[in-house]
Amino acid sequence: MGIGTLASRAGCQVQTVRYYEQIGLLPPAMRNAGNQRRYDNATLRRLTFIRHARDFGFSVEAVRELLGMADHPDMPCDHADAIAKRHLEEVEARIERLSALRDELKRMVAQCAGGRVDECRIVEVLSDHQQCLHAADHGGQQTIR
Amino acid sequence: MGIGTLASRAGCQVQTVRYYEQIGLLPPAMRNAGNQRRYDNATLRRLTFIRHARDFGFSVEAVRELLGMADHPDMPCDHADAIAKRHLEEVEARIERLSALRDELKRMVAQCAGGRVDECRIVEVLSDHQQCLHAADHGGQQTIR
DNA sequence: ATAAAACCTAAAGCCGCTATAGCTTCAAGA
DNA sequence: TCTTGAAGCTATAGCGGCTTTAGGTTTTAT
Repeated sequence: MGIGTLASRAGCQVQTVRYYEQIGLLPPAMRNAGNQRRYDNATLRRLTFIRHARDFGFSVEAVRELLGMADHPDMPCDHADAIAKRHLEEVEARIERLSALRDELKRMVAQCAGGRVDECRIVEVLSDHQQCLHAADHGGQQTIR
Repeated sequence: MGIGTLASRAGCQVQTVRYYEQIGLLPPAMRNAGNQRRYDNATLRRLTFIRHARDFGFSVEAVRELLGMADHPDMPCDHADAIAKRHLEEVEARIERLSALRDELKRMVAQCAGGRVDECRIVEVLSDHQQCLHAADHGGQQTIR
């Protein structure tokens, strides 16, 4: 099949397929006489795996490792387990930080009386030197799509 | 004060201050005889405002608008309120998506028996053609720091 | 006087794609 | 067979919000 068919079957864009080839998640594709990429079902399965893993929020580097493991079915799966657990922890940490943020925002919005800017609780909170959040989300691969 | 003092008082990096000047969040700084930036307390307050707003997860564009409003204390604060409310909604949506993701990950991890890769539930779920998440997080300014 | 620390500019890198520009090849209909 | 439009190709730039690097200048402390 061509790259368009592959992409639509895997649920991603054509450029994304080329990008994955470029960064080595997919092997260099076979080409037809006119230099266009041709794919088999094995590549479709690989791409589907990649997309699922990305949908789960795994980073490209994690996907690379998971792919490496999927390629060796006879090996123990401890490492896959560890990667998934670590990712779960990161997601949970992110949820916690965002929840704290949500609470602060809620309080802020609730206290805005809707008058002039100089009476506005929103602007006030942001101006306040004392206020500190430290809700640091040093987000890694947070674009979960 | 110099840029280092300013940055440390506002709790950010020196380069970030220069970056904010470059994108127009901070006005072009005064310079001393040796071309080094000098700041007053008004700029420190402005930078602190910016950092707080960023800590709250507001995008730079939103911060730009909020700053514009903070500069006009006599205007009505409807728009500040609207920006904050919209941001709150986005944060809540993000939490929901991440929570769904967390549940999926938990299930996945719980089902891994710790054997070989070809029996591993983690690899299996990712390989499965049927599985779909659609937990799309088309994250805007999600790096909350 | 000297050395270390802080400062300067300009440009590239990060992540994971997405979009653009300017071409070539393919497939279907007349 | 010819034509047209869709799909494909490569290379490069752009997104957000900084961070890092390179290579230089100025300030500050001893």
